[in-house]
Amino acid sequence: MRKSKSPTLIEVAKRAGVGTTTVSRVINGGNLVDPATLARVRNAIKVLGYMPNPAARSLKGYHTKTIGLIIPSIADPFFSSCAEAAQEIARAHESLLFVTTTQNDPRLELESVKVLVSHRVDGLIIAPANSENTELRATLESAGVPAVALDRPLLHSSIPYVLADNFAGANLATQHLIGHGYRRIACMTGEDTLYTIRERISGYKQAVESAGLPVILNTTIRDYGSAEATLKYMLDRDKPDAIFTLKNSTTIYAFEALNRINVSVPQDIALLGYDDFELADTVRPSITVVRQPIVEIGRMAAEILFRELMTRGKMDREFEAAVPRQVQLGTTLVRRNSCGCVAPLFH
Amino acid sequence: MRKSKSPTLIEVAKRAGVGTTTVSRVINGGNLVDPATLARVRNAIKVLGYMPNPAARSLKGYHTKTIGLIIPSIADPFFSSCAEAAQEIARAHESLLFVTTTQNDPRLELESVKVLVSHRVDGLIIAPANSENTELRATLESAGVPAVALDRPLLHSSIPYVLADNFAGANLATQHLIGHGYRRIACMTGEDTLYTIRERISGYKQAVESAGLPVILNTTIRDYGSAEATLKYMLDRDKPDAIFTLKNSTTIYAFEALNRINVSVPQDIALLGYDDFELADTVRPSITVVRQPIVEIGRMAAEILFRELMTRGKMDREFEAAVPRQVQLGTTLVRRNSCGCVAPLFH
DNA sequence: CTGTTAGCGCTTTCAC
DNA sequence: GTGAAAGCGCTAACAG
Repeated sequence: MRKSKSPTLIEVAKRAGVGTTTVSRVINGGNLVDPATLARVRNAIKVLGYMPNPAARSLKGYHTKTIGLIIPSIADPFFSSCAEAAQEIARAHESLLFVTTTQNDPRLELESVKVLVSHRVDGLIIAPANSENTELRATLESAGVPAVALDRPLLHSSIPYVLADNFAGANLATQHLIGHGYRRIACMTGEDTLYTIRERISGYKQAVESAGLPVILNTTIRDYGSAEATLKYMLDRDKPDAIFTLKNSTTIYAFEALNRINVSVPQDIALLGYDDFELADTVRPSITVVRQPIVEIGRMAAEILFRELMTRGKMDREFEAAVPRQVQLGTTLVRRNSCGCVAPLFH
Repeated sequence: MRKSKSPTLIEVAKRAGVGTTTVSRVINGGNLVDPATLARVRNAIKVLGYMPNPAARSLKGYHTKTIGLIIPSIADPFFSSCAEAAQEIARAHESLLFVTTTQNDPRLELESVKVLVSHRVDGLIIAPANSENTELRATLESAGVPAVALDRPLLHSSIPYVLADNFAGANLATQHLIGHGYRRIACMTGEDTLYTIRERISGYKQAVESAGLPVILNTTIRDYGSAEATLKYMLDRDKPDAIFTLKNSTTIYAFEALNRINVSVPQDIALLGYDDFELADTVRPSITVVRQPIVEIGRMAAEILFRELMTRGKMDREFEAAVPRQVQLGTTLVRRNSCGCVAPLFH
């Protein structure tokens, strides 16, 4: 038990009375090996409880069977679901998943990339804090590690990405509100430096503007307090008849604040949020939201990465075109009560 | 860009005109090295963009600077928060975190342990699907990898654990309900094979029994449907005046079902749930819950692991007693409206 | 089919 | 202070 050095390939070879090559072949699929020898070696492996040392393998220039996932936070439901999906795919490819978080801080992000690269991960899945980050792009490219961007693209690079169509999602949602007859649709959010939020803002703007309606936008929501303050201010000055919140937490803050200041939804003001959440259907009124294909995003990002990994070197990019590289997934408008729609009786 | 081999220590040595020993010393803290040489080497490292190859290092018998986290699911808010906390601690110790999921399936769990061990992780944090799992215990012990159990202990083993006091949490919550004057307190949950759930059930039972009240227990809640059916059945037969739900999803299902079948909370029936969630405070009525110190659990588990890692070998278990090994953290009863308490006006 | 052997990049005695 | 050299466990020619 103490410092129990695990057995090495050489010991297995001795035990089985064969050379190291043979053992190596056995643990790598067992081709080109005499069935009898194969059985003998396999037995020795079992008896000794031998497990190949990945460090030695990767030293020989092999893959490490590990990939890295770099996300803002694991505690965020969106990214944890992505992570879960990615982990599933990784497992299917017998790979392990390193998870690191960035808090959307470019410094931590770059640092994560470097650490992961230095650990020789086979590939990287990353949700860039800043889609324009030149340094990140450069680091990734010079490292030569296959990478795919998640939720947010890494612009001006050849890195594949998988994301939701934020513009369309927000655009359609706004149009839905317009269809309800609302004329003064306010948009609230925080973190407007993020690619996704920006896209959603554009989608909102495009919709209201092309309908000849005013743009009422506030991007300063950080917490419950700022949400309530902003709401009061807006109610007073802009007199919105509908509110479109661009992110989960903002939706919740707004809902809570509306409740607190006795504004009834949707009678006084309609509410529509970006991103679904479990209780959106349970609270009263239930909240209409734009739902993103979260699991799909995580799954596809991982799949693209592994497909990339498998074609690397193999057919020297000949069939590269066969692998989708820029994926933009659609969103769904889940109609519930808060926008003024009558909800179905059951789910 | 193609197969851009990263620079090696030898190249750094040549570039700096020194031997490999010196470079090695520099990247390991730079002690015993002449300041001038040190600067020269550091410069060469910077120029070349050199990063030590962890594979080569770990081949020399060193640690791998990686730890593994084995949890039922990353998408579960409880475990994702633990994971986030653990990842933070890992980062502080310059280690990377492998995350794998088990779905509470002992087979997947064992497999995860094996894979992680074969990857030579320095340590393991694990939430055992089954606290009695002999095979898991044996594997962990024979592998000789330091491990710490999270949220659920691994019984009959010397493996440290960090968990919440589920018995006390449920016990106090039930007593709170009793204090409100409820006499027929029903307890609902699913997954009653889990250690945590069992403890909570015991806590509930102990409280009602010692108050001379009936045990009304249903452990078959799997989804909204079963929650609603069970509720109707109970309402009809057991006529409970309060409901204590032992896990997050059950709480939500019960709340939703109660709503749907027009039972008002807390007037007709009180509701109290185990585990807090963001909207528990926002829904009407707001839901009284037992809150667990989630982040603390993840953080402490990781800290214990690293402390273990650091003392290993060093002082040959002399001061081992200084490291806490069995940690049971307290829970908090968050009083809101659903139990009959009057909620404070603001948070 | 199978054994021998030369490293992969790094740490670490052991000399100088 | 610093360098030379011996491996750590494994794979991949290259012979047989």
